[in-house]
Amino acid sequence: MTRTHEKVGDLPEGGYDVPTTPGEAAARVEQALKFLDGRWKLEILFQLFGGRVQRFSELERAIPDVSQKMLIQQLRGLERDGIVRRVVYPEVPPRVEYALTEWGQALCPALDALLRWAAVRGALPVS
Amino acid sequence: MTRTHEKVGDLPEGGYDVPTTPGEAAARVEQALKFLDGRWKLEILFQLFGGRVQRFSELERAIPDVSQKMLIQQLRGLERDGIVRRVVYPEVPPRVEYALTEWGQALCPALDALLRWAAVRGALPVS
DNA sequence: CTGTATCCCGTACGATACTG
DNA sequence: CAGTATCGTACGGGATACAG
Repeated sequence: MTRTHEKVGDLPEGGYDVPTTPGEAAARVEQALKFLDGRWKLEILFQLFGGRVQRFSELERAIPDVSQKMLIQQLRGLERDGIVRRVVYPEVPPRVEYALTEWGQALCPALDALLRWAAVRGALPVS
Repeated sequence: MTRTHEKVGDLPEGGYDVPTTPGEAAARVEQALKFLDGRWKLEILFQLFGGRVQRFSELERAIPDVSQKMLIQQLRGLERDGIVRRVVYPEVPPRVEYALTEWGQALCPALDALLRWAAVRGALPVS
């Protein structure tokens, strides 16, 4: 594994069922964003992108200022939503590893689109 | 139908300056998402996508359950961030129109990417 | 029609202490 | 190492009333 995601962009190339009303479309995007909603979720995701697998303590060190409580809480949320996978090794001392699911990896192109959007701020006429 | 953004995708095709660290990338996406953060902003955006210009009262009617206070508040935020443009006509009775700026229109591909991501939920192996 | 001004409340988050 | 438990607070957002 640890397939980086050079080709993740090609998922259902044919298209997906298109929202019919503005309200419906908004609701779907809102639901998608709800998965990402949380002070530390994006930090976690970017730490895990590219197939990187990390232990709890590694994440804790990689993300300055996050508390144990918050790190766990956000990881639990991501796990419950099927974005992050948690693997426990029955050892002493305990060892737990976190990685993205395939769906989690599929987030990459979407976040990149947001990055691009943010990047053109100011490069466009005031309109 | 309502393929709102057939050709909006071509912005700075060459690429944008790429974040170097996970933390930096996360911070940029967080900032982008902060612009969209607000209970009614996505609803408003989808009402305005495709170049549709709408009056305050039209938006109020188009978005059920939104209060005047919240509608104004969210519109003010979008305006301050350069996503929405507000045009006042000095008439009696007052008339105000809202539309997306070019940058606001440029959001379309990014939101569409999120839509696609949400759409593949379940179509991917549990990993 | 297009807004302002208050009051109120739930909740996400931080700080801190404790545990198998 | 990898969590759990508890308390305190800031803030987004709903309800309502008022105004140019």
